[in-house]
Amino acid sequence: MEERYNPKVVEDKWQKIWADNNSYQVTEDASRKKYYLLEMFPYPSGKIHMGHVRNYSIGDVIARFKRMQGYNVLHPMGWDAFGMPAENAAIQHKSHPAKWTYENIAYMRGQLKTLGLSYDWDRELATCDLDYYKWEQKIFLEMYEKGLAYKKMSPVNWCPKCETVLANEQVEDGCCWRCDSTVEQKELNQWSFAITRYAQELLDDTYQLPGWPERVLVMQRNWIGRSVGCEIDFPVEGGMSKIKVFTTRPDTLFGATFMSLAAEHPMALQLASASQREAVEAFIDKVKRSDRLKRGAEDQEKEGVFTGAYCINPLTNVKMPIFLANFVLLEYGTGAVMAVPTHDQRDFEFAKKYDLPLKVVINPEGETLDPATMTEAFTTEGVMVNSGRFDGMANTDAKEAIADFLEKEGIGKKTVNFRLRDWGISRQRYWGNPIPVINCDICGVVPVPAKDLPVVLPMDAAFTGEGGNPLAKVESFVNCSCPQCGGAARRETDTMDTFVQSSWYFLRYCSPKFQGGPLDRDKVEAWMPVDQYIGGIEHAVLHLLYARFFTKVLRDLGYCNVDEPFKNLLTQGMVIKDGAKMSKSKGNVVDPNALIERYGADTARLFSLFAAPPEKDLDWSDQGVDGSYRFLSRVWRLVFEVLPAIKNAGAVDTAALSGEAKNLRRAVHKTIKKVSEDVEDRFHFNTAIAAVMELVNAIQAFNQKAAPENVAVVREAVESVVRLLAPFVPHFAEELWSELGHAETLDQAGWPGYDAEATVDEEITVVVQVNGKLRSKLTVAPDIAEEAAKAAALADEKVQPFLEGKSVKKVVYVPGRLVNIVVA
RNA sequence: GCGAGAGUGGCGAAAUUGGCAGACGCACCAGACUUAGGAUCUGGCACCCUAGGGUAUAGGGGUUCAAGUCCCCUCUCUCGCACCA
Repeated sequence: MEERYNPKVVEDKWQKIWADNNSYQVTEDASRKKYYLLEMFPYPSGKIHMGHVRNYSIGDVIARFKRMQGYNVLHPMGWDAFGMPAENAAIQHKSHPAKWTYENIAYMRGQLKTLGLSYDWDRELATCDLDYYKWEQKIFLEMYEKGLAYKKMSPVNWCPKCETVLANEQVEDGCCWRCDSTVEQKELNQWSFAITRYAQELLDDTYQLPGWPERVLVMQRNWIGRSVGCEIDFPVEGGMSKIKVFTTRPDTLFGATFMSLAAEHPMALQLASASQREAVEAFIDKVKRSDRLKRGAEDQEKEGVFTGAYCINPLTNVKMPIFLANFVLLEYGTGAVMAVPTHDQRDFEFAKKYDLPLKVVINPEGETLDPATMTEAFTTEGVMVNSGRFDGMANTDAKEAIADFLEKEGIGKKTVNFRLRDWGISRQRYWGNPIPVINCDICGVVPVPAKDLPVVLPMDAAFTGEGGNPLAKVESFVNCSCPQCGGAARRETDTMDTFVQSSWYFLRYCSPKFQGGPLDRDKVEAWMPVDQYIGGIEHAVLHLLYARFFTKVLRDLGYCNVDEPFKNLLTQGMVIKDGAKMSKSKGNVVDPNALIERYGADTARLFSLFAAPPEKDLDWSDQGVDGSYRFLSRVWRLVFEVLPAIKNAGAVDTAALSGEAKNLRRAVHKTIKKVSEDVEDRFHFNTAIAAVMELVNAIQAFNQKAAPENVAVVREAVESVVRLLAPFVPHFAEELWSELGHAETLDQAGWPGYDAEATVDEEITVVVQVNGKLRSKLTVAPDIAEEAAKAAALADEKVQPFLEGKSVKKVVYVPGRLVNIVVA
């Protein structure tokens, strides 16, 4: 190897060695502690972007660090390969989604390999492989048997551009998460997973995940949206029917003066009186037509219509007019709300607009509210009034008391309501996992029998772009016979949401080639849970909630014994350039290929790790990349410069060390300690790299006054630099390590330990403050006695002027740090 | 509106337990060398001021011998939820 740093040569060499030796292939090994490190697998969109480079660089540092520490590290990679873009590309290029996808995978795999990432490529999988999705069909059918997968007619989110259904989690601000089109509402017969059955456990377990960022947990808790309250029945006047409401405020029941129903409420039309019928129909029509986006906005004017019907307040027996209101949501609670205008702001505004009665049932402590003069609802805590036997109670106590009373009287019952809805997984698209059922006119929905699995996605679909699901037009796929009655039947043409595949891929990585089922239980037990998961914050509710749900389902189906899939989660920040997220439209994209071509993968990795801590956004700077490259070149030169002198250096003779050499050795061991802690405890790679840079500076400074008898110290210093850099810039470090005369690789050499004794300072700096202001610094022995330190501080000549004419009130001593003299 | 997080030099950032604010790097300035380079090395680099100081971590107040760090108020930004009964 030459003395000039040539990343291309170095990187090609080591990538070949790693590939030839299968260096990162792992098998279960009971003798070592396991570490399962996973980055969210990419969608094969065509080529990798800087976000990938950052994500996978972060992961690779941890993988290599843990490996050097002696862990048996599982570090797999694969492809989230089903999805819309492949289908769109097929239409555009008159090709096939499979071709596009597998070509992209091949190209992107090559790109990842040029980054020198330490994956066990033997475990690679793509979710569009038959060998993957066939097992998912088996899981689906088992979920179907348990009622966890079901089909029903329901209102769904429909993306007109993607021509498919979206789950609630996939609608952002009323728009499609992928293409940003405005989402419409449609009534469709579609498949769902009963994630709501796991709502409570999914919520509870967020409190068992200390290794997750709090904000992700909070987002999941909000999404699950548990609220405790009551269901209460209100009899409709002059009829047998009842309206059921959900409320978290049973304490306000005596103040309920009218009723609000969602426009889509099933009773809406039948309640309408003859005279109101026209108005009610017009209102329902208007609400249905108003788009979801606007309807959700809080500043939307509250509107409603009187149905002409009344119900009875079960506690006061007062007649309550029944309204339809645009702010009541059918999906939440029972789609009906008891309106308490005095204690709910929405009801207050509604009552004012339609001139409905107000009745105060809670007063603020020591005050009396007058409905005639109220300008807003009173929603905080207070004392019960106008509520019969509950008068005088704190309203917080009355919640419980009234709820108990309602239960006793059979009027209502305590319930828990969740905001979480079941996960709609039907997608009216071709490039996905076919839902393995058959629709028979006689037998209804019939699951595909185990012997007929898998349902293979047919390759002869046509991608015309003319709308509709291409799969539904493949006659040979659609037409089949009913497994139950044998009659002619039609195969289901909906495919599964691609988030289904990403909900269990981390489990499949434990036994990616297993043919006995989706998962090899022993292997899963050996590797799971994922010790460290790394990915973008954008999946805080989507993928990360689905994956938790799926893990629990697979546990309950007997496939594994894991409750939570990801022990620790790191959400890395975005890559920003010129103040905006990198995107084609902004023209601020940095192409990883060009970067690697010019500087090498190690520089690209180093910069993306050095510029910011992983969880923060990273501000890309071309000049910063130059700086990282310069640093590596400097280390390279340093090694070759000292190589002839240190080649035959022996071990450091610690007893004989003194002066600068001893200081250098102290710096070496302090750096090892700091880098180990920064990487291990905090993932603060930026400060770890900064510490190595400082050490390099120290070695260079030392070298300028190099004394030949200190070659052993220099060798130790240089070798430590190389070893500490190994997780960050692996090709670079391996090359220098071998140049330094080592036959074993850095992985085999392991992570350096430090000599605690060598880190002990001979002298320390004690800061002297007067009234908290820095006035002097003392250089003293580390074990200086308190009195000696104080005396030295008081006697210091820089301190003296500040003491003149004043009296010393107090002297504070913080051992080894400072003396603060308080004067007045 | 509610919830979470953030605000530190020209820039990216450090400061781990309340104890020297600005490590490390970028940019910039000066110098050295020169086969003139997007090279390397040396030094400087928060602000104000002549030394000695003084002032600075969004703004204001507080606790403390001591506050970027803890408490209260205000402002700004980012993210999430958003009429959830």
